[in-house]
Amino acid sequence: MATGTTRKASMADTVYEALREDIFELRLTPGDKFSEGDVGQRLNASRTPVREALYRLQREGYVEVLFRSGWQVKPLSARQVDDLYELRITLEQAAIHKLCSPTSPAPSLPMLNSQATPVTSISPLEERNFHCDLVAAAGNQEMSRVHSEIMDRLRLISRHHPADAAHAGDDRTEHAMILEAVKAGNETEAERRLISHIRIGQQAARKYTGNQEDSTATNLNGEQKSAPNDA
Amino acid sequence: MATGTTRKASMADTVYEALREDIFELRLTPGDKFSEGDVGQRLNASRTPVREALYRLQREGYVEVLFRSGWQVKPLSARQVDDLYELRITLEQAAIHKLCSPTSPAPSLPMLNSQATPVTSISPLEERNFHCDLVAAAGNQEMSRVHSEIMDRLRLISRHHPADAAHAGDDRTEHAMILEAVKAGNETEAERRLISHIRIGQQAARKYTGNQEDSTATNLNGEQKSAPNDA
DNA sequence: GATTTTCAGCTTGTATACTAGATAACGGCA
DNA sequence: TGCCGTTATCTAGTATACAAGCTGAAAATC
Repeated sequence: MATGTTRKASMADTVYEALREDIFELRLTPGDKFSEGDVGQRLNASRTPVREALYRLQREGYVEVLFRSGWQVKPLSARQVDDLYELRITLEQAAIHKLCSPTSPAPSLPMLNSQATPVTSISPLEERNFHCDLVAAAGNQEMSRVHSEIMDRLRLISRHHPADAAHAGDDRTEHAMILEAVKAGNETEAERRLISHIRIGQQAARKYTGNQEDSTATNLNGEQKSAPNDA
Repeated sequence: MATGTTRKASMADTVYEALREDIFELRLTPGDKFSEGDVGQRLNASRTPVREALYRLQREGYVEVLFRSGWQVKPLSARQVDDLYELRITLEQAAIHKLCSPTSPAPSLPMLNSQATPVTSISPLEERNFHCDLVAAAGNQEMSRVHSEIMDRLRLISRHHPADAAHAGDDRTEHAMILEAVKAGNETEAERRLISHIRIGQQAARKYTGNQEDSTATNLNGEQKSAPNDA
């Protein structure tokens, strides 16, 4: 029966996916403003599903609504990025801790062996999946859910600048080394390798977000919007 | 002005608060079903703000929508509760780690000294605030946000059964001891005390959730619910 | 020319009408 | 009596209409 789920992609889902992709593909960049009517007209949908999609994105932190003044893509402050990276490290560290714990019932490490791929450039998606799989393997669904959201948020950041090609080639190797330590049950070493691996990405992200440290986030359009960064 | 124009609680906000309180005050219990029309009629609101409120609650995990068959308060499985507790411990542990870290710029530990209160029964809200403040003091807003959501989820659990009065009186003492260790920079001891403190609540929660182990709705996203009885 | 006022055109927030689909009750048939 | 098909009703999903409010530019006044 294909497990039911007769979800024939509602209009709201379609709009959500489209907007999300617009944001991730940088067709909508932080600071861009738009109205519900615009989106509806562009995607041939009425305002109702558009609003639902926008509220979903709002809850996920991607857009914000300006009271009766339209919507805009929410910029990430450098502080937020650092906070997200720290939270991500915390979660992945906890995952490794679980995986290395002897009480753990030897959970499924399915993708661990499939890392013998050639050393070519790694895709952002593969990078994301590795870390998500790592956390998922630890078996805590709530942790996995939160972690996935964070990874998406951070992936968007790295989309805003070309990945540091100089280092990209080493990602698979680092992944493999992390897994090796995990499988060996060497928690300390695994954590060290993991943090080192993540910090590289964080440093790269910092280079591009460090200048919008002040509350008035400068967007690409050069527009100035009063950033009411409520502390 | 002051932080984004105090917009006077939109209808959607009102409905959201009302429904949330209904859930927290157990006027709506897991499994209860209702329709958008019901809520709108009861709260004198049209379906539009009701829907927005329901989608917010859905995203936070409190309710779920059955395709064209109404809404229902989402039950928490024992597995979820355990996962949430584990995630909570992870976050609070990380907070303590930050607070005890020497590189930390001696963050604000504002409420730490106000713990010289008499040893009476602690309220669930005070219990919640202590842990939220602890995480907030660590200075990571994203961590704080996630932690707060988890605390709300878990607080709902403890609302479903009377708190173990036998132990309630010790909470403040335990809090004080945790803070003492944190202030002394004794991370190991602080963590030990913290985990011990939290585990007590977890054990209490387990007694009441252990029987709904059945793995319905273990979907990651929680959006799609595959009907187990598709006949 | 500078400043203030007004107003038209946007925006989101809300209400309501309509549609498609799922559920359950009911009645006919074997 | 038990089963199956039909239908009636209720549901969320969607479209659209209306209301309230913000913005900015044009216009009028000083």
